[in-house]
Amino acid sequence: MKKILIVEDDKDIANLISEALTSQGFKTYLVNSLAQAYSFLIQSLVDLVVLDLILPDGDGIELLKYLRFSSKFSNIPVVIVSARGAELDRVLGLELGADDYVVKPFSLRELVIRIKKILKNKDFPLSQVRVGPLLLDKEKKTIFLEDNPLNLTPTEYKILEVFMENPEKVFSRDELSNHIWALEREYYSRVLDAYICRLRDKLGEYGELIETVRGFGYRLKKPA
Amino acid sequence: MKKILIVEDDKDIANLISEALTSQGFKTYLVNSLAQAYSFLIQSLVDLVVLDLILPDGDGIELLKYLRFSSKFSNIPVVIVSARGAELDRVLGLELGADDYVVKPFSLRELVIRIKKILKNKDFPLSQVRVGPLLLDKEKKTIFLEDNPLNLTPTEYKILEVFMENPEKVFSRDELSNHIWALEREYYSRVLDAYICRLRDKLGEYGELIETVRGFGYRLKKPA
DNA sequence: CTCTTTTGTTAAAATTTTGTTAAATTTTTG
DNA sequence: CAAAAATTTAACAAAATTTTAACAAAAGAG
Repeated sequence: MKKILIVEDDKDIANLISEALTSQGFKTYLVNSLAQAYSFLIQSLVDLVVLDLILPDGDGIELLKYLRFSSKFSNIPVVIVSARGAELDRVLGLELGADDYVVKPFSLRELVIRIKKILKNKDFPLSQVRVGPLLLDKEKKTIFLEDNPLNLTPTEYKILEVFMENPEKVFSRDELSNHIWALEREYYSRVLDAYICRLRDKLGEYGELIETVRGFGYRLKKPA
Repeated sequence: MKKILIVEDDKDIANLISEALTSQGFKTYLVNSLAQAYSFLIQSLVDLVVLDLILPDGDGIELLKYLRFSSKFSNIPVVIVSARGAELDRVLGLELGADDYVVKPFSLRELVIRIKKILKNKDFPLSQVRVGPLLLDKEKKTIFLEDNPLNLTPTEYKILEVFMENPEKVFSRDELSNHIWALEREYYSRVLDAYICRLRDKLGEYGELIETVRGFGYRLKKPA
């Protein structure tokens, strides 16, 4: 069940939103200030945040910024719900990475539709992804290279999976590590480099599909 | 390059949208009726449709339905742009599978952001900056010169990035150094000059885009 | 024009980053 | 529990980048 955090200081509005979402099968959590939002997020991962901009202890935009610049939370979708409908606000919110911006008064039904749409895009359960000669089959937990299954260890598989879901994107070692191990290492480790080396090996003549971007990290090239 | 079909009978609005999108690197096609839209879509696949609802030969919703129920076109994103802002219309549009619904009058900037956001879900690089013949793609950590990727070292990349984010601005060597190395050097170094030299080299005929402001520092010219 | 200062240019030294591999350690499996 | 597999470490090699430093060229002042 998808978890949604509602950050809204107006009790009535918060309850309305909450009911609308609950009736659609979401689990909701209500907080009414920035401070509460921060502490809630730290201890519990949610799937989406509904964010009011005008809060008793500050501007909701701050929370949006915080989420976007955090490596851990940067991909939690945020829907802004605000009485501030000025173009400047909308543009600012969207540019900072809000996934949608709904101006009050809005219809609950519309809000729910928009939220569903966003979450649907998120976990597009497309079970097969193709990148050049590689084919990722999530059902089978197998990656094929020109129709031959690669013999990968679990971690090797995860790394290549992340790459294939984001072809062309450059991952820093940290970013990649966070995806693979879900925890930050406090010390400097070269495990990842070792894996990249072995992956290239297993990709044989296609080894150079994994490109090192010196000073930044690695990426999976998508052949033209 | 992403192709966008604009279905809009008001010439002025159509042109405005078209310009805004073109300036951001999209290729646009304009049609002013449902009939034209159908025939265009059949012969040419586009990446997204901007759809006005009120058209001379019918309701844009019909086109949306057609696209959604067609197996071939069902995953082309549709953004509705309409003067009909009533909740009923919005909900109907979104429920039929429109990816966004923008009510007139709207800001072009907002429309462009929303469109980019939708296409990004389909793996479109959102973070792009264009200055003259240069294109900075942060996602790919690559700078293109007339569509050819430049082969830059990390520091060269950073310098050009700072320039591209502040075209025309004159940077003193100190200021630039602080941006690049984040620390002040206590002794006088000419590293930066060496980098500028190599950057100009790599920019080839466009080398003089990086201009020396004698006695002050450097800047990146933005051609008219 | 001549001198002085600033900037351009370049090769080589110094440093940093990445590749590679084997062995040590940990985890999983039978 | 033992064997196998997988992960991690650590060390050295290779490659690329950064920095220095020296000289050349250009610009400005008088």
